[in-house]
Amino acid sequence: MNPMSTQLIDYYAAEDKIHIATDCIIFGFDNESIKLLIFKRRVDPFKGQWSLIGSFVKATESVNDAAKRVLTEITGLENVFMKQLKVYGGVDRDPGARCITVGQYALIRIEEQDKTLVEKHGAVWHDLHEIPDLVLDHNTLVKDALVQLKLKASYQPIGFELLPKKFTIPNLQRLYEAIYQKKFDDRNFRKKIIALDVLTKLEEKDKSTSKKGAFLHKFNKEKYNKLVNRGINFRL
Amino acid sequence: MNPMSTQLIDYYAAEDKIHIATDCIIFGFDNESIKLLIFKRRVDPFKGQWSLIGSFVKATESVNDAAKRVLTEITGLENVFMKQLKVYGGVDRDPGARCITVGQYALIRIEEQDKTLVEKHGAVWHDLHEIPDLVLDHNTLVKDALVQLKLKASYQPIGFELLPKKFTIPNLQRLYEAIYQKKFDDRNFRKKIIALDVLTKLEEKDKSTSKKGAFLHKFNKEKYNKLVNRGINFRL
DNA sequence: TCAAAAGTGTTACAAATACACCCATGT
DNA sequence: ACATGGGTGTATTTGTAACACTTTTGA
Repeated sequence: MNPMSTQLIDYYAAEDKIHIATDCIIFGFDNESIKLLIFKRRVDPFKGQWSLIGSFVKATESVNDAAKRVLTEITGLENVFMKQLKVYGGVDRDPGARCITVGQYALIRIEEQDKTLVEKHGAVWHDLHEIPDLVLDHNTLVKDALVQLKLKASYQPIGFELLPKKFTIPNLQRLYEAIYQKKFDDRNFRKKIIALDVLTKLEEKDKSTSKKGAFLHKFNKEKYNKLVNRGINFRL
Repeated sequence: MNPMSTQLIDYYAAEDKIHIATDCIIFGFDNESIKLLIFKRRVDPFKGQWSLIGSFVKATESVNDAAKRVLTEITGLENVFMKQLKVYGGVDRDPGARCITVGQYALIRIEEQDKTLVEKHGAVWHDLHEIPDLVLDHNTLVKDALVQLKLKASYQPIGFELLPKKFTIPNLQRLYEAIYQKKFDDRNFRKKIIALDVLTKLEEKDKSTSKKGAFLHKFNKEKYNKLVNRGINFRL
């Protein structure tokens, strides 16, 4: 492939060029706790150590496409919610070479079918609150992403990305509790969520976690998207 | 200067390198309205057209340092509040060459002494709500930065960066009104701001905008910083 | 004396919090 | 029959929103 397919000349030829990578902070939820996807780095330096999943950005692809590429490769998922976190642009952050990275965080639901693919790539879902030492500044990226996730959850509905299509209100509550690391009052949580008016209650019950069973719900995508734009005020 | 002062070899030599720039969305406040600093681009392509102020990131400097360098050069200010907005990483965003840019927005108060320096560089403070066409995707950066600024103002106190050391409560109100493009009720605004408990009322009055004069206030930096960390809930 | 901005309080309404018991059902 | 998680209502407090008049003083 022609590495400069769309440009014939480089007006900026006198300027420096730098390696640019993107690293994905992939959060997953398995209806119990929030997990982070990490894997063993495959290139030197630090080959074999725990790392976020990332890749260099090619001259012919956008930064977003690079992240999508990585994400699809490892998880098999497409159209994943992903958002830029921050650029880590320090001169000495990578002893391998000057390399700037764009941190991007993704939210996905952990489901059985994906697990096998993840494992095939040597990746593991690791409990968010006991992450091992990662290469470079990756622990910082994770910390920053978690702050961002909490912030996001406070002004936008979250959950569409992390929960299965059908879920119970206790499921949703456990998700928020996992994000904030804090227990919420059942009655107030339920009241607030229902007041948002984005859930459709189904007839069906999920009996996997109790004998009585809990009613399943689904998101009303239209109302949900409106709420994403309008913003919420979720301070529990 | 040795362009690889801290690294002897490039482990990633097989990977692409890309031009990387940073563009600053510099918001200023002159106690009346929010302004944006733009200038006439000095390099081809699009030489002479309106543009944000930016620069290429050198192999030997961090992305943040690059932005600071530009900002100091044009405004003469150091230690300016600056925050990353987003990376614009599309393949074809710049016809000059493949170039990724990091948008960073800055908040500064517009004061007389800086004005001359700004003019010397051919830069102008332009009213935020009638920005001309800018080069590349710079209008998008401005739009995104404004969204970010509004969001930030809603969960963190803002104003330390944009207001002079001594300011009146109506000054502060005009700042928020300029950001949100919306009038607030005097009494409620004052009540809410005072309830935040970050202002120290001075004896002095500012009579520049009224015959009666308005009491000057200053921020209590400690309490202000605590509030930045704790977060506020400013939805007027 | 009057125009123009600064400053001040109260009431009504909405939202957040705290809190305790009954329900359904599989074992 | 009992243990387990699901589900419900109310009172209190807190915060937000709406609203009109008096004060000061330079021109």
